[in-house]
Amino acid sequence: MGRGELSAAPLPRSFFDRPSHEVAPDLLGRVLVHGPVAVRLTEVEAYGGPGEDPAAHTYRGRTPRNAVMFGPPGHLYVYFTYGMHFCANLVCLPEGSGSAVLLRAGEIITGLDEARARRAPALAPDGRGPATGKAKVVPDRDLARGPARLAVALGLLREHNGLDAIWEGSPAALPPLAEDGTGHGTEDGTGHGTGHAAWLTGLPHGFAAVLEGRPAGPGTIRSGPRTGVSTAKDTPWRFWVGDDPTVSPYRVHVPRRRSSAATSVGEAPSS
DNA sequence: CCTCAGATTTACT
DNA sequence: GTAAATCTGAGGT
Repeated sequence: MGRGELSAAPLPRSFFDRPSHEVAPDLLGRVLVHGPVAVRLTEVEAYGGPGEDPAAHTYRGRTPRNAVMFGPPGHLYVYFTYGMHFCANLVCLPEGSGSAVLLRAGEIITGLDEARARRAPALAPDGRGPATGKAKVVPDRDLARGPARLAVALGLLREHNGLDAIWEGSPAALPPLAEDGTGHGTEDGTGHGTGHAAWLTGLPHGFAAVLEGRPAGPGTIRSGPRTGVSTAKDTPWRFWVGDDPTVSPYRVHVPRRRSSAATSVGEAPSS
């Protein structure tokens, strides 16, 4: 597929100084870099501020967990959920507002080997190999397909909560867009790894930046209800790139009954 | 392809 | 106590 060039120009902080539902669609096609891995965003969700969005972590005000969302725009809000997963957001609006955009999925642009290694299946407890015994491989299109997977692929953890994603140095300090493609771009399987440029491979580990990339065309942007939320189902603040294979499958929120909890009494099963 | 259930921390009722 | 901005492997269709 002939895709256009991706711009490595960093987005300014003012890009994020807007309501999250305006920033979110504009983030599609942009590139988030963290260390050696860069992801082209293909799916995001906007979350509003306190008192206005019942699905948002900030709905009931500031807590230790969501404090970063009340900070200045352009920072990463990384939270821990479901007891085992991290998810990453980019903070919007001025300090004190408490809104952000959840990063739900994307395509790995650089650092493919690093991302594959991070997403490789965990070994069995005895360390004798993959837990299943079969050497399963995560397809490249699934490396960052889903918010927790995206966080893993980018290496985003609790310690990166609050990390600034705005490049405030001189643009000249950014490495040149080397185009050698020798280290990356080895195709396999999916057929959509088109030898991406090896730009940014010289950037230091541990920093984050959002680059212009190649904004999704207005005609390719889709929107709908947010995934997995139990409230505000009529708010279409999930945005994704239509027909992109890295967009995660939509799932309606289904409250899960705890297995050990008492089952309901006198409830006839509805078939 | 699909649905089911388990893993397991955090915040709030 | 329990729902939550989730993922994964198992097993059925």
